[in-house]
Amino acid sequence: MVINMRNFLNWGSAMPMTALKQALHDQGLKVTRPRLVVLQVLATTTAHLKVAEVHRRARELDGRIGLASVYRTMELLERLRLVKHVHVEHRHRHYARLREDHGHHLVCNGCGLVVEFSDCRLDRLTRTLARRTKFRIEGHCMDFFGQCQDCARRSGNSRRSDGRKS
Amino acid sequence: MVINMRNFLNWGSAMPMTALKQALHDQGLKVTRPRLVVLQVLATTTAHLKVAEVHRRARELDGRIGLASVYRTMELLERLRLVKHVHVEHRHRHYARLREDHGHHLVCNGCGLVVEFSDCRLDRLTRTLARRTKFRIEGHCMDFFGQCQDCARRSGNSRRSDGRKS
DNA sequence: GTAGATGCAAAAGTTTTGCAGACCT
DNA sequence: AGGTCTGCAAAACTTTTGCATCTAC
Repeated sequence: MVINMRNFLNWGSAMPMTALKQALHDQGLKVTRPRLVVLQVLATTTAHLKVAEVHRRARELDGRIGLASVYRTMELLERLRLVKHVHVEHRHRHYARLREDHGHHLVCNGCGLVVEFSDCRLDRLTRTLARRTKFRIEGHCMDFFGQCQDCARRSGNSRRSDGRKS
Repeated sequence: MVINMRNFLNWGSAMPMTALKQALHDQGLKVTRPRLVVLQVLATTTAHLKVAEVHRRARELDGRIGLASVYRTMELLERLRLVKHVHVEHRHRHYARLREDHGHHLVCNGCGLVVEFSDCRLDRLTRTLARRTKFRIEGHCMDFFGQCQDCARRSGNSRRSDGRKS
């Protein structure tokens, strides 16, 4: 019996260590310093961090933590559904805390501004898909792209008139 | 005045070269062999190719094409809205042809099976978002994840009962 | 002829892996 | 004590960049 750890980080900075240890233990996993430090980093931000940034912050808490351990821990946490990786840029893999009100993004192609929103209303679509495909659907990602107000103004309406819309 | 190139690849293997050249020309771009070859590769498949695969296939058509040129061409095509990159794996950037009935994915976390679907019904959400954020929304991506029927059966219900859901 | 593209090779990143030693339980 | 986990360094990959050369216009 394993507790559902998904909401763990939503419980705020007061970490229920007992529950965490229990969960790790139940999976035959060990509670180690790197894992705790990475969790602490994730608990203190709502931003989407690239792995290198998680590592940098983790080092501030414990200078000995290696990059490889961060990668391994992020993978573990993703398996435990504590985080998920999102794709907001080409190059890096970013991780976001997984919350009950999971986040989606509206990304400006011009300046990179990211607006987060959570109300995705995909329940019906999810059910339809599951029924039609016989999949057991466990999650989704959805992001929108476009131009923010400023960039839209700056790049003018010329873009608009060409009929493209992506 | 730039033509809408989005449907270009939908026109089938009979490429409207005139239209393509016109579009490139209008943007001050040149019609070069590497660009044509990459387009040809993309026109002969509906799969989502990673860049290395596009390069491999392009080389079969023209052995001199360099990987860097493929990267540069994919970027160009994405700017022209002929392709978009999708994220089905961690490591690689995959590109998909952009169609009027743009594709979404349902990916099996177990075996990697990808089911494509196009009916996303996001029009209303798109409008709402645009109104609230003042973004000019140009596109979106949406993918679902889960277990296909076989993998769900294979991994059993043990997964289910432990409270985790992925 | 000239601006823009290409191919190559090198550079810059990101992610994974092997392994000896350290650490949880 | 014993199996896991870590840190380090090296390897493996992906993506970008610099530059001389070439090509489309």
